[in-house]
Amino acid sequence: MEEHYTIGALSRAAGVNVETIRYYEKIGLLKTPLRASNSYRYYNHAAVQRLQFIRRGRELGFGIAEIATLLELADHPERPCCEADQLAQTHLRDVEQKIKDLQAMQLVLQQIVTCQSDIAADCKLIETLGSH
Amino acid sequence: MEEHYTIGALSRAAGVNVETIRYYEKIGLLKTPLRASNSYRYYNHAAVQRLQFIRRGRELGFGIAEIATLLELADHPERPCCEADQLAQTHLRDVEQKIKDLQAMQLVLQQIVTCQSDIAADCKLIETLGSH
DNA sequence: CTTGACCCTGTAGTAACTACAGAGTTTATG
DNA sequence: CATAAACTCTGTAGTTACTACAGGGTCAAG
Repeated sequence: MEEHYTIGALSRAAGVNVETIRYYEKIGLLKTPLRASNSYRYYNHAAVQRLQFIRRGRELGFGIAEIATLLELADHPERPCCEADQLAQTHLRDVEQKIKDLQAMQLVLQQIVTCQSDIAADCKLIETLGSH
Repeated sequence: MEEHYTIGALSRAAGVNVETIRYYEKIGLLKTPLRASNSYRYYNHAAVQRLQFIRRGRELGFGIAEIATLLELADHPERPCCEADQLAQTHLRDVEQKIKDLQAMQLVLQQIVTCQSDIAADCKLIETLGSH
């Protein structure tokens, strides 16, 4: 059970690339790992889980600061989770707003893309952007 | 009709902030304007239109490089606009992909947000991120 | 013993701005 | 007319979350 990982093994296990792991360490999202005599980083299974937690958070669109808060909470299961709820709700609203913004773009772009003209003079896209 | 604008007036007229205008000039998206004797930039109405074109492009989610291409085309109405069509189509696909990604996040977040527990130990968000 | 696959640190680049600092200029007000 | 607010200038650094080297050291296989 006493598995340990080099940074490359951790990378594969958690699905996060090596440079990113070092970056997370630098910004304090991952605590500094043990070092072997050759100064290589060595990680344990807990690090894999922590990194997977981070990756899943990122996949849901949470920012680094938000994930740091969530990790803190995960480390202290006795604390109230209203902060996590708050984060999730705010983030959901952000996501929904982004979807709306993108759908508005989509609508305009769909109208433009039907353009069949040959020259820029009557290209719908150019016309749309240049209209007063 | 011979209106001229300081950078602040241009900013208000086009809805793009002053720092951004100077930034666009630096990266070559706007050509260097005339200068008054006090070294203040002075713009004409064409600059307003050009900047509005850029703003609309950005609002549709186009990148700076893409907008540079579109401006080139707008300046040469005799050229074929297949490049603009191509840009619009590619960009539309990107937007649609982003919408899909965000909708996937939305779905997961909506399930999480229904969480009614009091402590982090059984918070759905933390649980979701930490599940093996 | 050498080749290739790792690992290290540190710096710079990405996108598209935004935010100063520190200075000069112009305009409005008393 | 003085002065203060509002504007302009240049130049640099910060933002987000990484990614991409450069220039080295280390380790395992053949």
